[in-house]
Amino acid sequence: MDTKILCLGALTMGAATGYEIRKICEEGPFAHFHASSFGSIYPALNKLLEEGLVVCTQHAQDGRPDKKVYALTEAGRAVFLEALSQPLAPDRRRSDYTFALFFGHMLEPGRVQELLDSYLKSFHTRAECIKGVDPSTFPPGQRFVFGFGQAMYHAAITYITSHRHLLEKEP
Amino acid sequence: MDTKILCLGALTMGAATGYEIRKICEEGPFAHFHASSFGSIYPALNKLLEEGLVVCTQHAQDGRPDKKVYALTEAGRAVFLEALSQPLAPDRRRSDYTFALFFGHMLEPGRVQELLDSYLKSFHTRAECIKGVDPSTFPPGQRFVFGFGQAMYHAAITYITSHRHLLEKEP
DNA sequence: TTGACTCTATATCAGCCCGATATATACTGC
DNA sequence: GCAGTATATATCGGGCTGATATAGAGTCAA
Repeated sequence: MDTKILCLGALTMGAATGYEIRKICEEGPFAHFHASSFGSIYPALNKLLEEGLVVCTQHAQDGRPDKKVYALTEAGRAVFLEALSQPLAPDRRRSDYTFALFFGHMLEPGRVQELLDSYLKSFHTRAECIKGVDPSTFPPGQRFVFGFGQAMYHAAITYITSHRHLLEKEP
Repeated sequence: MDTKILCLGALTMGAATGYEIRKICEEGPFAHFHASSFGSIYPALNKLLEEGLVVCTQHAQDGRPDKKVYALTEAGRAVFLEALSQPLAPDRRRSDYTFALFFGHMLEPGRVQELLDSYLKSFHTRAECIKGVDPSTFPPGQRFVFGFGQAMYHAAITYITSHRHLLEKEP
């Protein structure tokens, strides 16, 4: 799933600008399982345009760059569905926090506590972020995925809270 | 945490070849939170050697390339600890499965089932993989991290099993 | 009111990473 | 005897990340 497919997916939910797609990827739903930023989104949209998988209508704005609103074409929708029917790559996770905690015995106790606290906080923030959306209007796939995210964040919070003593020595 | 720091971390557990470090990253403990492959490990080791953060002893072998065993220097250990005391990047997850399920309503029912089944299977496989190690001899950080991985995999399995009906229509 | 900050909106670029590919031999199982 | 796997190295193209650049409008506290 490269950024092109990601953009096509975002556009199945309605026409959008590159800026809006980035918001979906960095703060919106995709942030939880497929983050992506400007550096890959804009080039991807240009390639999709060349390939005829999206169309672009420019809206002039005063004092700002033209707003370029992208929309899916029939060919684009077909390519997207085709991609979803191909074999998928396994999940990948990159966690510097887990990496650092793995070497917990080499760190100062204060640092370990700091890491655990801010790691917990990051999961709380993400869980809050999902809680804020009302799922009742969403298609089942999206409901399933939001619930999945929340279940994972809660599991992380529960585990860390109940096992952090393994890493923290009592004074 | 780039691949260089990853390699230094692997080498704190003892001297190793690039091949062995790759095994730690792709099949061993790091696979669960910081996968990395040949393409980044070998260049990283060369850079570390240039910078004097590791040393390398070559062992001739018949019929195979020389085995290059890398070991941490004092400077390397210092750089590693320094990296762990810096602010850490937030966790990143990349899940094509979750992405595809997000669009579940656009897929054929058979495909959705297929995705759910193989997604479940992937979590079972990973959980098995952790279960196979005996944690009693490990430092607390490693025990914590293994337990964390297992908790997350179990949470995923539990959620998918109990919520897959949201995506599957009864025939 | 002024300065700092954030938001909308575009785009590029260096450096890093991923997956595939190449090379060579030995062992293991059918 | 042959296919597949394991050991062991390394490179390379294409893709991605995070930083940087540009520019005006709105927001908010000192």
